[in-house]
Amino acid sequence: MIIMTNFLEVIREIEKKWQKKWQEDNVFVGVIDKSKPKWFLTVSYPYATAPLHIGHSRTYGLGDIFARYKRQQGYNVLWPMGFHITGTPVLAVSWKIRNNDEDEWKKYREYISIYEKDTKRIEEVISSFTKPENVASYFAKKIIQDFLKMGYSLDTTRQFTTGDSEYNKFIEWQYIKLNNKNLITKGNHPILWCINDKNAVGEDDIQAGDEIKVEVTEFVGIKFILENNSFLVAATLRPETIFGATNVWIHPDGFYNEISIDDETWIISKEATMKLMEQDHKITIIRELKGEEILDKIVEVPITKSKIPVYPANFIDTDHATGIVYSVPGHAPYDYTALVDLQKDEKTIEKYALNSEKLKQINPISMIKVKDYGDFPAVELCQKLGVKSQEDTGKLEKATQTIYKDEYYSGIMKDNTGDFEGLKIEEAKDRIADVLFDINLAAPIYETSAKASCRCGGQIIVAIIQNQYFLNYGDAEWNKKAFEALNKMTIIPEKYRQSFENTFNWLDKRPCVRRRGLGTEFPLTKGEGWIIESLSDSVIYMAYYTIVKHIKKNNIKANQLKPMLFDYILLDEGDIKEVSKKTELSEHIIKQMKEEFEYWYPNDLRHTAIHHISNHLSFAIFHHVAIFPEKYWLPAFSLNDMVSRFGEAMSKSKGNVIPIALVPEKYSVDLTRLHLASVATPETVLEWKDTEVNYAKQRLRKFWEYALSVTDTTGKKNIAYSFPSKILHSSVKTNLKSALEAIEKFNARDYILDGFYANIRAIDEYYKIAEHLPKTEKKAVLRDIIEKIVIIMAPAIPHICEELNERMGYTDYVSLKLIPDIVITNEDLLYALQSKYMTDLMEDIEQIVKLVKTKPKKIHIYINAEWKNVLYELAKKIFEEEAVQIGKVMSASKDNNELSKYMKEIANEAKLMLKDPTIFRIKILSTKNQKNAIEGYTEFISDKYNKAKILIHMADEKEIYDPQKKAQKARPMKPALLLE
RNA sequence: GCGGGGAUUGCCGAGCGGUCAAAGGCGCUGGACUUAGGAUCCAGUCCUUAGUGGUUCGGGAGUUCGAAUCUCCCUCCCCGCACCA
Repeated sequence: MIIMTNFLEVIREIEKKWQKKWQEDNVFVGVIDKSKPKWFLTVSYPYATAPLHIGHSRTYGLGDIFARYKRQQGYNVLWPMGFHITGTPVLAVSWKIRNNDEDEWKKYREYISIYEKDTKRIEEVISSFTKPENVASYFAKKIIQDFLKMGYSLDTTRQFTTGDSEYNKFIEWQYIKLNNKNLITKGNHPILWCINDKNAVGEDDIQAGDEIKVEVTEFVGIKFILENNSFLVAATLRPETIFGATNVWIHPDGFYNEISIDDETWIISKEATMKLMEQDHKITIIRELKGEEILDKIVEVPITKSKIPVYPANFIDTDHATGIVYSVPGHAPYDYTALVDLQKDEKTIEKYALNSEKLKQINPISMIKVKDYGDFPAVELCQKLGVKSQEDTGKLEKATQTIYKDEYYSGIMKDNTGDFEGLKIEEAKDRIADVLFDINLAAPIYETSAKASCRCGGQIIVAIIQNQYFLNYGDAEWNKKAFEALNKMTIIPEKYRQSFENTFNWLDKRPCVRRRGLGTEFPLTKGEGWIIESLSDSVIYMAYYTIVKHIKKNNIKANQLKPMLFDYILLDEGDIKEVSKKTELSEHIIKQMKEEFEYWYPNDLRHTAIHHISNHLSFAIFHHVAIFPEKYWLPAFSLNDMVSRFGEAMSKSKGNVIPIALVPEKYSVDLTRLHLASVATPETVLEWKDTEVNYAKQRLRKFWEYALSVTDTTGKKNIAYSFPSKILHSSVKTNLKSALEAIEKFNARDYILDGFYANIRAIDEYYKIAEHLPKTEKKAVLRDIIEKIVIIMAPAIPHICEELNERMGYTDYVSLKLIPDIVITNEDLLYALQSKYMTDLMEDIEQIVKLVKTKPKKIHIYINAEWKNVLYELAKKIFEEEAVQIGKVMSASKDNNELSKYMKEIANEAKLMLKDPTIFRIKILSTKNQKNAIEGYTEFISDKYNKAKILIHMADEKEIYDPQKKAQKARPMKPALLLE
C-alpha cells in the first residue's frame, strides 16, 4: 500500500531527472555523422493556437518510440519539430479576443490556467493575444515544453514557425518551382463570400459555422421565355422535371428586378440580383417591380415549348436562389399543395384577377415512373402525410426529401419526356441541364446550402472569383508521377494505401491562394494581397528542417534566401560562386547547408494522424515529385487514429480533454506512453479509460519491482539453470524477438504487448513454478532477463529504463545503447513447446481435480507409446500439402516396420485424427522430451496439490501401474491422467 | 450520393485459413491481505463432462480435410468528400 502511493511519485521524479540529463547532454541533437546510417523522422507539426491534449501525444508518442528504436539500432536519428501558424485560426483567435468574445476569453482562461497559476498573469497573457503573433509564440513555447516533458527525443535546435519570414522565402521558392513546371493554372471558382467584408469566408468566420455546415450549391436557372430575349428565371435542383411544369410560382408581395444581364433581360428577385452581381455577370438593373405585376402572364417552357401561366405562392422565398420557381405538382409536394390551395382560394384569384377557368383546369403532369408509387408521387405522399396547406412546412419538407430520394435512385423518365424517355433520373438530370445550357436557356446559379451570416453580421452568399490560381493536381503527368511515388512507398498500416489512391484519383484543381489569413505572399501577384493557402506550408517543409539550423546560426536574413540558393542546396543546380555573390553568403555556409540537406534527406518516415491522408499527406507526395528528384521522394508514411474519451473525440466543448501538460502529474509520462502505444491498434480510435490506465500502472509497477530486486546483483555467474529457469529465459527471449520483429515494422502495440506485458506474465508464471528453487538462481535468471528488457523496452518507457540501467551499474545512456541481437536457438524452441505442453497438462489436471472434488494423493501421468509419435509424424508428412485422407495413413502405416504391428490401434487412432485434423499442423514432442518437461515441473505440481505424489508412466513400458487402462489413451502432446 | 472502413464471447478490443472456446483489458464471482476497502494480489468467468464433448465470432448461402478468418448476397454502423487546418 505504501509502495503503491509512492510508486508514481518515484517515477515522476525519475522522469524529470532523465529529461534534464538528456537536455544537458544534448543527447538527441542531430549532428551529421557519416560513419552511421541516418534516419530522419518527422511527425506533423502542431498548430499553435491551443494546448495539445493526450490525443496528440498518441501520435507524437508513437513517433518517439520509432525514433528511439532507430537510434538504439545504431542509426543517426534526426527528429526535429516546428510549428504551423499560418492560415486563419491564429487570426480568428486573436480577432475574438480583441472583440471581447466572452466564450473565447473563457476558453482561453482555461487553456492558459494549465500553464499559469497567477490569475493576473493569465489575463495578461490573454490580453497579449490581441496580437496574432503572440498567440502563436506563446503556444509554440508551451507545446515544446510539453513535448520535452513527455520525454520525446526531439532535436529542439531546429525549431521554426511557418510564419517566419525566412520560411516564407522557402515557400515562395516552392511556388516558383511549381509555376515553372506549369502546375499552377487560372480559372473561375465559386466560394462562400461575406457581402459586408467583401471577402471569402471559411468555417471560422461563419456564425455557428461548426454546427451549420454551409456549402456551395449549384442550381440550374431555367429561362422561361416571357418574350423575345426576356426571361423569367426559375432556379431548380431538378431540371429533369421541366417536362412536368404546369405554371411558374412567384411571390406576389416580393420585390423583383428586371435586369440586363450579359445581353439578355431577366426577371429575378431583388436579393438574387445582388447575389448574381458577385457571380461573374455583367448586370444593370432596368427597373424594380413587385411580384404581382407579372401574375397571370404566360411564359414558354424551354424544350417542351408549352405555354404556362405565372401564379402567386407564399412559400416562395425571394432570398433563395432566384426567388422564382416553376411548378411541378405531380412530383413536388410544395407545388401540388400550393396549386390546390390557390385553386380553392377565390379571394386571391379575385385579388390578382387571375383567369380562374384556366387555373382550375391545371392538373398535375406525370412524367417520372417510380417504383412503389402511382402516377403522381407528390399527390400520393401529401395525402399520406396529411398535408393541409402550404403552411405545413414540416410535412412538406419531409415529403419533398422522400420523393427526391426515391425518384433520384429509382425513377425512370416517362414517354412524355422526348429524347430522355427511359433514362434514370440520376442520368437524365445532368443531361437535361447540359442541353439547357447548350441552347442557352439555362445558367448556373450558385446559392449557399443554408442561410448563414458572417461573424461580422454580413450575409454570406456565393461569389465567383475570377482568375483564381489553382494547383492543378489533376494534371495527368503530375498525377501519374505521384502514383509512381506512392507505389514505391511503405504505408503503415497498409490498408490506407487505398485511401491515398482514391484521393489521387479525386484530386483536381485546388485553389491555392487566399485573401485571408497569415502566410506567404503569392509570388505571381505581388502587392495584390494574395496569400498562399496554408496547406502548402506543410508539404515539403521537412526539407527546411535540414537547413534551418544554419539559417539561425548564421543569422541569415530572409532577403538572402533567394530562389537560386534553394536551387543550389536542394536541387544541386547552379553555381556556388554566383549564389554566394548574389546572396552575400560565404561559400562555406552554403556548402554546409547543402551537405546537411544531402545527408539527411529524404525524410525516411513521416508519422501523422489519419485525417491528413486526403490533404496534406497526399499533397506532400505531389509536391515532392514535382520539385525533387526521385532519390528525395518520401519513402514511408505511418498513421494512427485519434483518441476518444467518454465515446467522443476530445474537444473543449465536450469537456473530455486531458492536456498533455497535465500528464506528468496526473498520470506519469512512461505510464501514458506505454498505455497509448499499446492499448489499441493504431488504425482504431483509442478510447481513454482510467480503469485501463490503472492496469498499465500495475504492470509498470510490477516491472519496476522485479527490476529493483536485481539491481544489486550481477548476471549469470556459474549458476546452472534448472528447467523452469531455462523455460523463463527462453520464453523471454522469444517474446523479445517477436517484439523486435513488430517494432521493425513500426508496430508499437505488438512490440509492447510481446516485449513488456508478455514478459511480466512470464516472470509471474516463473515465480509460481520456481518457488522451490534457490534464491541465487532466481535472482541470476531475473537479472539476466531484466537487462535485456530494459534495453529493448527503453524506446517505450525510456525514463524508467534509464534509471534501471543506471541502478544496474551502467554509466551510459540506455537511450543510446544498441539493441542486442536476439537469437532463438533450437533449444529455445524446444523449451517453448515444452512450456506450452505443461500449461495444457496442468490445465487438464486442474479440470479433473475440480470435477472429482477430492484432493488427489497420487497423480499418474501416462505418456504415449513411442509408435504413436512415429504415426503422427508420418501422417503429418503425408498431409503436409494435401487433403486429409485416412486411407493413405493406413496404407503407409502398413508399409512401415515400426507401425505395421499396431494396425488395429492405428485404425482407432485414425478416427480420432480425422475428427481433429489440426493435429497435423502442430509440433510434437518426443516421448523423452515430454517426460523431461514433466519432471522439471514435478515439484511445482506436487506442491500445488498438497504434496501429491507425481508418477510418470511410459505407455511402452511393461508392468506399469494402470488399473483403468489409461496408458493406451495417451496421445502425443496429450498424456493420459489418473488421479487417486 | 461517391469513396473507404467495420459488425468477435456481459462490455471494450485482438485475431484475419489449422492447439481458436478465440490474446489482453474492463465488469462480475470467489479467495488472500486488511479495522475497513471503490486499494493491491491470486483464481474463476459459453454449456456440458474424470478431461481429449457440444454450441459460438451481425444474418443467409458457398469454397475447403478444416472458416471468426476466403467468396457471394442481405441488414446495420462509422469515417472522408476541397478553399478548413
